[in-house]
Amino acid sequence: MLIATWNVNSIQARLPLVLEWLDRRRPDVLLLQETKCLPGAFPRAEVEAAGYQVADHGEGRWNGVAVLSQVGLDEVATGLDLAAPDGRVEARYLAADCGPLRIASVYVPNGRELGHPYFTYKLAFLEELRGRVARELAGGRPFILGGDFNIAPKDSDVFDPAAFVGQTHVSPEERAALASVLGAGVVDLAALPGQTPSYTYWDYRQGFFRRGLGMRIDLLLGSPDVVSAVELVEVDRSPRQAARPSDHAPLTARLTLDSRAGA
DNA sequence: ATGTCACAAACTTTGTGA
Repeated sequence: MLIATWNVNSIQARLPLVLEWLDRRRPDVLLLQETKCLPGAFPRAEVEAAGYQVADHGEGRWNGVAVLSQVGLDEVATGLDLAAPDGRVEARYLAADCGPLRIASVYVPNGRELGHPYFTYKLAFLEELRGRVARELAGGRPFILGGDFNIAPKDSDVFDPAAFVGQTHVSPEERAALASVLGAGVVDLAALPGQTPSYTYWDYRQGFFRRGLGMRIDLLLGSPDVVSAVELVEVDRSPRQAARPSDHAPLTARLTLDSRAGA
C-alpha cells in the first residue's frame, strides 16, 4: 500500500496539483490538512472522478482535514472537539477505516508564540490527541496517524536550530507533548532505521525552498504492525517545485500490507 | 529586509493566520 499525508494550504487553490499528483502516484490513501473550505465546498466530484472516496471535515476559512481513499472508507469519525481560545471548535481530526487500516488525518494547532493562549491550546490538543490515539489503537487494526504536527521532533529536523531558539515548533514543551503521543504506542515512520527523515515544509517567503531551508513538521506515525510493514518513507518534493505550490510537500509511506485485507 | 500565500470582508485594499 502507498499512504500519504499532505498539507495542501487550501484544497480549492491546490486542486489541479492534487489531481495531477493522485493520477501520477495513485496512493491508496491520501490524508489532507488545511483544506480551508466548508464541507459543501469541498471539490468532491473532481476527486471522486479520479477514483477516490472522500471524507472531509471542514470549517471554512481556516483548518479543515480530509481522507481520500481508493481502498474503502468506513467508520468515519471526527474528534478532538476542544475549543480554541476564541471559543470556536476547529476542524482538526478525521479518522476512517481504509482497507486493513485505521487511519487518521490531523492538523495540530500552530501555537503562534511561546506562552500565547494558542500555545497552551496546542499543548492541550496534543494531550487530547494522545488519548485519542490510545483509543484508536484499542480497536485492534493497524493504525496510522498522519498530518501536520507543527512540531519538528529534533534539532536536525530544522535548517538552523540556533535560529529557532525561543520559537514554536521546537520547544521542549512541544517535543514532550509529541513524545507523549508517541508513548500511546505509535512510531515516527520517517525516523525508522533505514529511512531518511526529510524536510516536508519550506516557508513561502525569502526563497526558503530554493535555498533548502525547510523543516520536518509533517509526520506519519504507525502502530507496531504498521512499522513492521514499512518499506520506504519519503517526501515527494515535485509538487513543491510546481507553479502555485503548497508550502508543504506530500510525505509518503510504502507498506507491505494487502489493501484488500481486513475489510 | 517577514522578501509569500490564501481567504474574506465589502473592498481594487486590508486584516488575519500561517
